[in-house]
This record gives sequence, structure tokens and C-alpha cells, in this order.
Amino acid sequence: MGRAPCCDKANVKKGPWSPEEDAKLKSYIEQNGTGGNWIALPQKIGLKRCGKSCRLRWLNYLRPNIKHGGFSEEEDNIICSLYISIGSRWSIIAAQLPGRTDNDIKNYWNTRLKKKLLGKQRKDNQQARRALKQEAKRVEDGGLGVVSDAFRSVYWPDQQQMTMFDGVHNPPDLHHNSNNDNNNNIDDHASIRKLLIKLGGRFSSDEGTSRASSSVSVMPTQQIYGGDAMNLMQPSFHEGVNSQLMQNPSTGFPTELDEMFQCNTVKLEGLDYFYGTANMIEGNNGSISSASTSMNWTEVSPLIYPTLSASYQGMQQCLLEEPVHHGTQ
DNA sequence: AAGCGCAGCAACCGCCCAAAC
DNA sequence: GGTTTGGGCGGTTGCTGCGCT
Repeated sequence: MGRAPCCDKANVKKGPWSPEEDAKLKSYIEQNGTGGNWIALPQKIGLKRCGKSCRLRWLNYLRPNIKHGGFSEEEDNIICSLYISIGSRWSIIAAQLPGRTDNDIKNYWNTRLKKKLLGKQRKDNQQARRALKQEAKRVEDGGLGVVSDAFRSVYWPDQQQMTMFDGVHNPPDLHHNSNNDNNNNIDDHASIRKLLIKLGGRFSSDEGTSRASSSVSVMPTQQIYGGDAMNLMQPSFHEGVNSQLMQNPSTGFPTELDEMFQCNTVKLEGLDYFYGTANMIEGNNGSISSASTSMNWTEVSPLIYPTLSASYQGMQQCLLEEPVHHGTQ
């Protein structure tokens, strides 16, 4: 049957917005709001634009407090960490970065961050190959026993990664706000909390205030571990994350990144926990059964356990190391 | 100086989902 | 309960500007 078009395609203008159109749209929305109906809005203000186009223009460019370009290192890290954990859920990622739009982040990722990471990854892979070669030679020479630092650094997850997954059964206490916690921890938790709220998690503000004022209140870990957060999520999100990160860890990632993860043991070590390796039950067809996918991604997601984001420091580091080259290659 | 290729980005397209009817 | 409709989202396209040859 198909869907009726949202607007008369023949009579709508396409392409770049003129300053006049911008001004019209902006002033109308600032005075009257969107009226809850984007489709009808352009007609009201005499714009020959599709309602969806108006919405996009407003959300991405005309809305107050929008930032363009100039992504900070911190923002880079957040984007990378979230991309690794939830994939290309740009709107969710954008929700973690005030003033940023999903479109902006998506473009930024596709044009810069991805390339940066891939560039770094190639370097790492070369380093890994060299280390592997050296190690093989050592073994050949009868030098078994001590693993070289170079080899370990490339192939073994760092200590932080190893310890954080103690959290699978003994999750880090997000309520706990030790004296050692710095502002970054608080910010991390606040972001996580916001994200979980967006995802449908339950965070009582009362509960939050009833605790130490400086601590960030999140869902009791038992609730998280009981699967509440998952159940509250929209099915599409739940399915998407599961199918992308659990059933096939690679699915949903761009091919290059797919290769990148397959090539890099360190990253896989970290991601194993997303995939639920410990509980994996492979079906006859080799796919992971629902029994394993039922292991909540929330249990191990860096969204909940910021320490996992720390495991991503390799990538983070590369963002610092490799300057963006504009138009030079 | 002109042509070419590439990167960055704005905008569109089409699908999905939920609310309204 | 089925259909329609609008909002929202991710993927993709195409334009523009810049750098290199």
C-alpha cells in the first residue's frame, strides 16, 4: 500500500536554507513553539519546505545553544566510548553532549574520529605483529616463560580492564562516592544517570537527594542486575544492542572497524564482556543463543561502569596523538 | 592558473515506532 | 484491532571548499 508522502514533494523547496527562511522559522518557533505539528508548521509560516526539513533545520542549526565544530578531547572520548558500547545510536550519544546534535556527531565520527581510530589501529596492529614475531622467535629459541612487556602491552588487557569485570558479579558501587572520587567521576556518573534516564531507567530524584548530596544517585545495582533497565528499554534498543553486541559482536560496526576489532586482541579482550563470552552458549548454527544474550549488556556497559570507558584509553590516546589532517593525505 | 581529488558538512531519504483515530 | 499519521532516527547523497599536481 505504501505511505502517503508527508508533504507535496513537487511544491517544496529543497537544498540549502536561505537566511530569510531561517529567520522566518526561528522567529516563529521562538514566539509560538512548534505547535506539536511539524508537518503543518511550514504552511503556517509560509515556508515552502517539508515539515521534516523544518524540524531538522531547527534541531540542528537554529535551536539555541547549538555548538558546531571544535570538538574537545573529552567529547571525542565520550563519543568513542559510547560508540563502542552502543554503536551508532547518535541521538543517544548526542544526549550526552550538551549542545551537540546527532547529525553533527554522526558527521564528526564518519569524517574524523573513525579515521583517527583506524589510523591508530593500523599502527597498533603493526606493533602487534612485530611483538608477535619477536615473541615467536623467543619461543623458538627456547625462551618460554617470561612474556615481554612489548608483547603484553599489545595483547593483554590492562589491569583496569581485568579488575573492572570483577564487576560482573560485584559491580562497582555507583552510589559510593569515596573521598578519592574527583569531579570527573561525578561527571561520569551524572552522564550515565542522564543516559539511563533517557533509556528508560528509573532514577528517583528523591532517592538521589536522600543520599549524600555529593553523590550521584543511580538505580540500585540489584535493580540493574535484575534486568530492570533492560526491560524498561524500548524493544528496538534492546534488540539492537543485543543483536549488535551480543549475537554478533561485529555486526553493526562499519567494516573497517569490524576488521579493526577482529585484528586487535586488546580491544576484543575488552569487548568480550559485551559479548558475554563467559556465558556464551553457541547454538548449532554458531550463533549465540538467547541464553547468553540474556546477559544484560547493562551489566558491562561503560554507560554504567565508567571504568570500562577507561579501558578505551588506547583509542583515547590515539585521539591525542594523531592530529586531524584537513585535506592532506 | 586550471583541473582533479578528497574531506567536511548540510540536507535529504526512507524506515521504524508510537500515538491517534 | 487495524489503519493512518507524524516524529524521530540512521544512512546516504551531493554540494562546496581546499589542497595538491
